[in-house]
Amino acid sequence: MEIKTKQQGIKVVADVLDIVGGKWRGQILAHLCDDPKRFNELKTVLNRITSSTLTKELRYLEDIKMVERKIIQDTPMIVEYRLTDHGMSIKDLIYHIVEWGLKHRNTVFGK
Amino acid sequence: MEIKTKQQGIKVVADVLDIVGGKWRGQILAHLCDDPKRFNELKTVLNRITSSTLTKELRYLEDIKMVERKIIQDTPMIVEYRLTDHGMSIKDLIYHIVEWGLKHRNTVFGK
DNA sequence: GGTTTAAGTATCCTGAAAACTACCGGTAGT
DNA sequence: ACTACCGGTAGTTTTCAGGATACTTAAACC
Repeated sequence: MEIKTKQQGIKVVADVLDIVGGKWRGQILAHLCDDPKRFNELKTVLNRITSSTLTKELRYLEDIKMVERKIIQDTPMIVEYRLTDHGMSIKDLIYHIVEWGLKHRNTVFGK
Repeated sequence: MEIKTKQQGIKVVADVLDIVGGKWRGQILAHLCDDPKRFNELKTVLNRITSSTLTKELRYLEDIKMVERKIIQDTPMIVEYRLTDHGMSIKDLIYHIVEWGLKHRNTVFGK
């Protein structure tokens, strides 16, 4: 699938920002870049997120095949979230985002 | 300024998504990548945005030095919005976003 | 038998973003 | 004289993502 018109490109931008945007999804993906994490690990590291919000965001990321939920053990229940193979591809994008973010910070606030 | 800890990196991601996220800012920047545009050109091409919202988003992008407002002529008033030199640097990021977006679309919806 | 841990659900509520509506001053066209 | 275009501003209303709070199931420790 190739990009033929400019409007299509802009649509793609809007779609990606929908995936990675919002208050939490970018952060969740960034945290999962390094290694799988359990529900409460994510909850701790994402300061002030509530269980219900975290659940909702993780379900969304599962639906779009970015994240896998894996039950490691029940009783006590242990669940692990990890990036799918496809999800891994977001690492590069996150790298580019950070790179630009640092450049921007220098430009706007000076060195 | 370098990035030392993971938390710092995640902060940068959140900051960038704050700039480029939301319903309109990414689209506005993407449209300005090619060439400067007038207020009503942007309004037409951004389907269903209102004047007040467009004004607000453009002011924000001006404040963070991404976009320049230039009065070309008054009576009839002609105003042009263009990326600043620094704003141009977002082009690469948008390119990477589109690239990943296309890959993602293929993965999730199949070819 | 009371508390703790893990991974959530269910329900209601709030605040900010965006939409809607109306308006402005000046100009050009019919 | 009337209408439309241009680039907005002002005030109000709607929407909905995310927050707050309480509850659940099942085992395990004290």
